[in-house]
Amino acid sequence: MLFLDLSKMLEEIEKEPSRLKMMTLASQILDKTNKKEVDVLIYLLLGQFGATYKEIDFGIAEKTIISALSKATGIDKEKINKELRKLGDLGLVGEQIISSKVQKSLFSKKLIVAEVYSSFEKLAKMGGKGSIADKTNILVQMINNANPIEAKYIIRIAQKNMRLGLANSTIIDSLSLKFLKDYKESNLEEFEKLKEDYGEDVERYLRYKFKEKIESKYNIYPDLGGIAKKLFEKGSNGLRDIGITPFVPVMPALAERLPSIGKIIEKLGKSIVEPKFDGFRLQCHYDGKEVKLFTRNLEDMSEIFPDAVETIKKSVKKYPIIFECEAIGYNEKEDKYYPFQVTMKRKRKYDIPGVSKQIPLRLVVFDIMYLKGSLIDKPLLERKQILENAMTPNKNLIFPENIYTDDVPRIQKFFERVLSEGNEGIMLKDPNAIYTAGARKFAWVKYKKSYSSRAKDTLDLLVMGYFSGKGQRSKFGIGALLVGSYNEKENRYESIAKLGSGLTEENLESLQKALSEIKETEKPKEYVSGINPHVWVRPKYVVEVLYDEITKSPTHLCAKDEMGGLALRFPRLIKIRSDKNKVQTSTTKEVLELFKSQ
DNA sequence: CCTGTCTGCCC
DNA sequence: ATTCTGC
DNA sequence: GCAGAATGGGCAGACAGG
Repeated sequence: MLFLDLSKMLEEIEKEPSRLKMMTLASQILDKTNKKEVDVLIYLLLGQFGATYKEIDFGIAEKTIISALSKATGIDKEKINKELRKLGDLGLVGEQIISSKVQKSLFSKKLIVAEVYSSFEKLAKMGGKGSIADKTNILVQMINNANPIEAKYIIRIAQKNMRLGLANSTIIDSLSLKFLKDYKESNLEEFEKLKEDYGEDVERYLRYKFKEKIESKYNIYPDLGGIAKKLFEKGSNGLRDIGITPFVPVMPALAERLPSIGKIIEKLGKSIVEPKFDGFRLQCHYDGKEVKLFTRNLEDMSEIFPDAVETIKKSVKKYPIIFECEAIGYNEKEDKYYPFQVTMKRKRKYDIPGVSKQIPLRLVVFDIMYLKGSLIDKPLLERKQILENAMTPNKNLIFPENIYTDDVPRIQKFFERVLSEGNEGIMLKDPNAIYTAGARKFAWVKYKKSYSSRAKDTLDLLVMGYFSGKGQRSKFGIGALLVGSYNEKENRYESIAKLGSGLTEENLESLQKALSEIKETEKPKEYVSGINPHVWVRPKYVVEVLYDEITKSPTHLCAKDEMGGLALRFPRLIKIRSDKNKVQTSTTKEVLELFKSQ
């Protein structure tokens, strides 16, 4: 397939707001391809390189692409940056620059989809001294051979962000549409029966069923390219032999959230309540010999946690097995878990033995998906039982404490105790629910302090400046704010977070109006900040900000004299406080006190 | 050899 | 991670 | 409610460049 043809079809998808129509358009792309290149095509649609669980990374992103674009077009980087701030998408910037350039060279060759893909594969493999320059050159070459539309998508592929408005689920939809006929023929009996019940809607219903089928396969074999290939090779029968397999990770089940324990119990009824630990989620595979560990995003971490591997070999008695745990740094002397920032240090390539000793991991094992066969369709209670019979707990591997109840005050007490022990919150789980691989369902609901309207902490922070936005936000010229606290002693404002979550279009619009009036060309003298926003503004507006935690920061300078810098974990906007003025900004002293009281 | 910038991936 | 938006 | 796309802090590692 010519890359130009693909690009034109991608543009159609991009313009289309209705997901149903996107599905149809995507299935039309599938009609134009074959079993040899369909996997590559699917990966490109997803802006992903290879199966979800063994994706390749490029080692280049925005800055390097800007260099490449500059080198390819002769336009200096500052100009490109300016355009980026205006358009909010490097792909669009590339498209615009290429189209305004004089005629494309007559000798430029036509880009082929498979070749574009393999160029990126080649680029990904490069490393070592001079490799950034080499990678840049590959990009330059592709851009030089590209039409404006092609350039747009090459740049977006390089960024692994296609901005098509279509992703996994819609692609699965399009596969189900394409192979519907095939599925119908191999399920003829079922089809006839359904016809009686559904009449005209039978096609749509059948497609839905087929979609569910593909989705359920994807959730235990997270490789859409591979699945598409099987469909192209063997039709709907191609999925038959896909089953849950040790060493192929399962898409992790995700938790929903609700704002109060009462609401959760209303929804779930009597629940299993466990602490929510603040570490890495690890999916563990073991066949009696080898152990593999996958993160929440299915990254292979087996080499990184040798102590966890040993723990599993020592403790797990039954296999082949796939189970799930939270891995947290554990302070043996004080019998306490380390905060997340400390556990994070374990995610490393060098000095693994040294840091393992310093920050040993404890595995808190909470679920099981496989033991000599799939368990994901078994109810949680049953899974828990199987799990507890499969391994022997010890100081490095435990089962979480839990209560089984619908007594809200009792859960509240549990929650408070668990928080005081340094945990993030609690998980409430429906005892009868299956393991909802790949889905955020009300089988599990998480509850943290910051979700509660009563107990949450907020700060009133000063807007010090703002950053231009990407995509949808570029039309407002604002993607995030730089916010800070007021230091009374020094009479200055100290940055504490960037704030980009929680901004509605309405917020953005009013901020745009308000902030454009108070722009400053230089950083105001009374500001202290480790990072520079695209635009500084005079001290005037205050916003109410919710967060989960105050952390010691290497980038923000709140309380820099006392603590070397503090920042907010998971900051989000609650409200623009048009009723407050800069005098009412939360002070650094208050922040310090909140930090110490955590 | 040191430092700053960029990137990817944890949450 | 959290949150908003269009369907 | 789903699916997709905005956005956060902060850690380690790879490179570039002085």
